[in-house]
Amino acid sequence: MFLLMHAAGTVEKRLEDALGTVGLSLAKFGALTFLVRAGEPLSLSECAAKMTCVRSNITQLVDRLESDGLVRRVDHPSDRRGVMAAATPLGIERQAAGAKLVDEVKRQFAKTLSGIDRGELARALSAIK
Amino acid sequence: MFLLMHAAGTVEKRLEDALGTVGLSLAKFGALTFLVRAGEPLSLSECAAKMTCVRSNITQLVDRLESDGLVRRVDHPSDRRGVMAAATPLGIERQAAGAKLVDEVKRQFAKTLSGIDRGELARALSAIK
DNA sequence: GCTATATTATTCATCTATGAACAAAAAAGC
DNA sequence: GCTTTTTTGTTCATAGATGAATAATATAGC
Repeated sequence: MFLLMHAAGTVEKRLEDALGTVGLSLAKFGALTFLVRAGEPLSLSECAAKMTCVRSNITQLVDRLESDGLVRRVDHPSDRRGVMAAATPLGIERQAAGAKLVDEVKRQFAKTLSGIDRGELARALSAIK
Repeated sequence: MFLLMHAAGTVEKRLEDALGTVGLSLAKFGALTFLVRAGEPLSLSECAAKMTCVRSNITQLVDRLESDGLVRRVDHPSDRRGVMAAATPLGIERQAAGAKLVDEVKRQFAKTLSGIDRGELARALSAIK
């Protein structure tokens, strides 16, 4: 159990380190990826729902992304309470750079697991809900 | 890879939830466990080293544990810079309660993994360093 | 239509973690 | 012995996450 947590921590650290080289964190990259994939502004509530986190977290994350110039807030067209977030061109670019780095980490990870039944591992991990 | 991180997150959440019922967090339980096992005051630097975290983290963690009455700070006998932390009787008690809950989560975890080659899983996870 | 309820984003307090800067004290070097 | 370096714990700023409280606005109920 602690082995599992430790392994996950290691992978997380590798991702953070890789993303750090382009000025991103895992949290920022995750949010940015959602926005880029959406291709259109998403309401902050939608973001929170999709990223399974609390709304106040998104508020702050978008604050940071906005001050990095990677995301901008847009008024919701019909709901005056609503605020939407959209990736800026720089945000799209940065996300792509991040995605490359993440892929590289994935490859490393796959290499580390050579000689291991990946399907079996996936089944084990999937069982943990 | 993300499956691994998600599984770890799930387990962590279960531990946090369980420990929460006795007013502990994983971080607090971890530190408390080190101190209880040591059986004697440990310097804050030692704590940081053993828990592989930064010293300022320990300072704050011990602050919180101290205000919970689970730990107390003791002057280092020979080094006037040094501060040591020791578990209080309440701390020892609380750690034991936490340990029981953690064991229960471990059992649940083992049950979840029934029908899975635990050795193989351990080998896979150990490979990730 | 107007009231009651729900939803939205924000702020605030808290926890966990990190790293930089700092003061005090110990250890090394000479 | 006295300077230089290192170590020790703390503080501060920052990042990320949570949950409670709040104000503004929508929506439901009647």
